Amino acid sequence: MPMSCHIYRQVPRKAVVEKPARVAEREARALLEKNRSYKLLEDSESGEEAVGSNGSSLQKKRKRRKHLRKKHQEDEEEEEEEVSESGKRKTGGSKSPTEEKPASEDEWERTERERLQDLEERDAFAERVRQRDKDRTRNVLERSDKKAYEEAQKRLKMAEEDRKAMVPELRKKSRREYLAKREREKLEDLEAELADEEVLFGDVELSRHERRELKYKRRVRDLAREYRAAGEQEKLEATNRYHMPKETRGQPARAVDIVEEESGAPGEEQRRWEEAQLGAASLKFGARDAAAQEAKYQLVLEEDETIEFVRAAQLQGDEEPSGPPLSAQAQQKESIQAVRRSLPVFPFREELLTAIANHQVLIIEGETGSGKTTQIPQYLFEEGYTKKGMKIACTQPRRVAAMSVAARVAREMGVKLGNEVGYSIRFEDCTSERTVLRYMTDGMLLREFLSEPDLASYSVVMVDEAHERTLHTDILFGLIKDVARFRPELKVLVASATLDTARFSAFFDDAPVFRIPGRRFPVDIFYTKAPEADYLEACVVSVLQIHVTQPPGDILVFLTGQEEIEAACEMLQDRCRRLGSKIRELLVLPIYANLPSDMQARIFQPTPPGARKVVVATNIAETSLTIEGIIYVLDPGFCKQKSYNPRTGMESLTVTPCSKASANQRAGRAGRVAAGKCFRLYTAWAYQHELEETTVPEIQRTSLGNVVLLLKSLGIHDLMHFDFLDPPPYETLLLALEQLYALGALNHLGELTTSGRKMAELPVDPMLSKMILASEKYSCSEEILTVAAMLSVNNSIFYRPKDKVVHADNARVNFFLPGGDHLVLLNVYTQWAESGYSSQWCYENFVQFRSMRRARDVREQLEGLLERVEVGLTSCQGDYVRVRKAITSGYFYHTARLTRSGYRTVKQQQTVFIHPNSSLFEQQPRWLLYHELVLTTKEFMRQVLEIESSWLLEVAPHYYKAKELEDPHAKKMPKKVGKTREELG
DNA sequence: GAGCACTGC
Repeated sequence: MPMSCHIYRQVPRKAVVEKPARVAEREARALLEKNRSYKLLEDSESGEEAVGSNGSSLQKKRKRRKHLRKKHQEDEEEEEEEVSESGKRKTGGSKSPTEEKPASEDEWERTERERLQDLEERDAFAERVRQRDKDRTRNVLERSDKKAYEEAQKRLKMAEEDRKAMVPELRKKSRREYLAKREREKLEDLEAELADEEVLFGDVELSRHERRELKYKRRVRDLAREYRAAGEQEKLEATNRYHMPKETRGQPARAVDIVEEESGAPGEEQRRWEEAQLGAASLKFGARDAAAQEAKYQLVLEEDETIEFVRAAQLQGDEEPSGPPLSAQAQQKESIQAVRRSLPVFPFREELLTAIANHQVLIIEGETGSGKTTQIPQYLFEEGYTKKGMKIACTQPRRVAAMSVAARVAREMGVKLGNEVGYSIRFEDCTSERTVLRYMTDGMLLREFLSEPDLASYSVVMVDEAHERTLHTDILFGLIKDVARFRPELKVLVASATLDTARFSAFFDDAPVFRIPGRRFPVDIFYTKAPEADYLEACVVSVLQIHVTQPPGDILVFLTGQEEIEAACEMLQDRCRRLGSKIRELLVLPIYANLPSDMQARIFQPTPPGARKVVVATNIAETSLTIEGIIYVLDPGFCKQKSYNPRTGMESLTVTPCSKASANQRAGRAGRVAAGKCFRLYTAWAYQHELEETTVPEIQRTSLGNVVLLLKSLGIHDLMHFDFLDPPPYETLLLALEQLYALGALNHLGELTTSGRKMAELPVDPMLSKMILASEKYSCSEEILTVAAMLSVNNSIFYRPKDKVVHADNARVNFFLPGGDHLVLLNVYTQWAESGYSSQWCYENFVQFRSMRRARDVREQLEGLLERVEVGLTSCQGDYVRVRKAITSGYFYHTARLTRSGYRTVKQQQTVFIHPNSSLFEQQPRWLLYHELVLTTKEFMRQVLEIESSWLLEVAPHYYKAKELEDPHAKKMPKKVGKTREELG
């Protein structure tokens, strides 16, 4: 069953046309549905034995239907056991078929009527939302004068800021040139350095022979360079075309091979040899020189062991190492058009446009720096793809990227940002009715499907950075592929780095691949000779090795997390202190997402002359930010990765070896300003045999609650057969469906309910949005919004610097309120708001200002959406029981009770623990609810709230039965521990 | 008594 029918059915025009016949059609459909479900019941009953434990998903689904259907007829007391169980136990559960009572026909009629009424209401709600959106657009049009003024002001401000930004930019450019020059002279530098060492350490052993050797090597390299310049030209010509996948089918690596083969025409062997020689020349502590060099290291490094690296490969660069970057030259001409023409994509303009005209879907393969993101949408604009009010969308995985790229394109086109060119990200919509080039985050385009399921106002959709495989891009693929089928005039561009283009092509029905060369300097890759046991120690030693032996250029080290980074920085600083003036100055700078902004900014300050900067970073430096001047990359080969266990609903963050793709991305960071080097702290063998080819896509290691809700609200019912590029685990989808059913977002037929449609409007997890909707009933939406906003900034509220641990912990305890962590969060936010959202207040209370500001943004957005989902703003005026009950309405799925052997989750009977940072850590209430379950050293519940078991029956009677909530051990419990604290509220 | 990579709506 093609998915397109589902989406197409959601297109507004059609819904309006259908309206008169609606009721009749509904009734007919209801009857059909009813008949069908009865038949299904019989089917699955008789087919029971045939469906083994590994029955097809279709069969499972039918069983599920039957199951849900059956449940409806049974006593309510029996229900929840079934819901909480996944496919496996269903067989057991239905083995004893309670008689299918036709006696309950009335009951069935009633629920059926309710269901239909709910669907009606849901559609009416969706229509109202649509109408409101339309009104809002009209308002914008009316207010266009005011808006234009505001935009002009905004633009003026930006222009000024641009000018300000220009100076450091120019400084950067000149520094780039300087570094390129330095690179050219690296052997001279080496000589100078050797001379330095001679003076410093008085070692006379630096022989003439050694210098003669260097001079010889330099000559060899000059020859090699000339040769490469010629070879480069040839390569450019060779890649100057796009190819159809048919030519390469079954040979996925072919694209790369072509470049290799064709660039290596005559003299290839000699070139390789010369390159090897060149490698040896720049190899300061490789295996070959090891013996000669060792003595000197020991003088500096004190350590007996230094790490041996072997140069094993080179990441091909497209940029001639000796030439300064073209863009720098062009910049001097101060001509934007010249810059545009200088980009690698420019020569391909016509060919590219022809290819786009001829094919609906085109995969564009190009490295960063090829100009594809900024230029292609402009080409399309120039070619007339935005006529008749049509728009071009270009998606980015990150907000900053969408913003900065849009700003640059606006500048290149000489228009105000927000007019013809705009961007659209969460909390910030810088577009107007005139906007035709729209840069946006991928999640934003996904949200647009809710209001415009066929993307009717877009003529082109370009999904950029597709290789990153974010959750949102992956979902977009499925939806766009579907939309493209019934909108043949829609053009789809998928832009990716060299990785995986064959797979994208295959997914989009063998779409052609268009290759654009990038602009990057070559990077030499070095591996260790033997595996390193302690990679942190190895990192520190290697950094010092590089510092002492290598020409200028900053170092970037990739570690897994804050703790490691802090440790490494400490060790480095310690060693530097001990070495004192024996080595040149080494600036050690940490960077990770949770580092306060002012500390983060330090890594962008230029390195003082004579010193060297070493940036110790998490994965944040792999894609999210680029640091100028990095020549050396040190890669231990690990990263922290989230994984999700759908059985327990538990996520964990574990240190795992990174993928080859990730390793290459890291290496590429060394080749952005000049030829660089990447030192990998593992062996070449490990790279070849132990690393995965690519990182597991996010969609396969995360919970999918809101994705399922979104797809359901787009009318996609059959999720098991949705066209995923890489399908998520079956269990993950099943758990998401079950949770949505329990939350009342889906009815027993798996259809979206009114409540579910509302939940889909809120950009938060289903349980959180359920909690927000429930706040209406308990008249505490003000408080609940705050709690929701605070929960959605990830545990980064409290700042805990190492040197002030005691103060920080005290400050945190001061916020504690009886009842639990949710109320503590509410308390923090309220006090902050009372301080006038002060940053000083944050500083004094060891609260992270950035997180609070984010919480405020989220809260404001949710407040706006509350009106959209027709929930009024009300406050409980300090009656926290109502707040806690509203939270329970969303999180009744996440409950735990205290037993004699500690906490157990109510449904899965899994042993869990209160996180030590929780305000309830020492209180151990009998019943509690948790926001999330994480596996670190133990299974911890993070953000817990004390509840009363009776509330569970109140908020989720369909999910809990009274018997289940009785406490058999109640009387045996010690008196103080686990006492329900009624006086709290 | 633990210790949370990175995004995004």
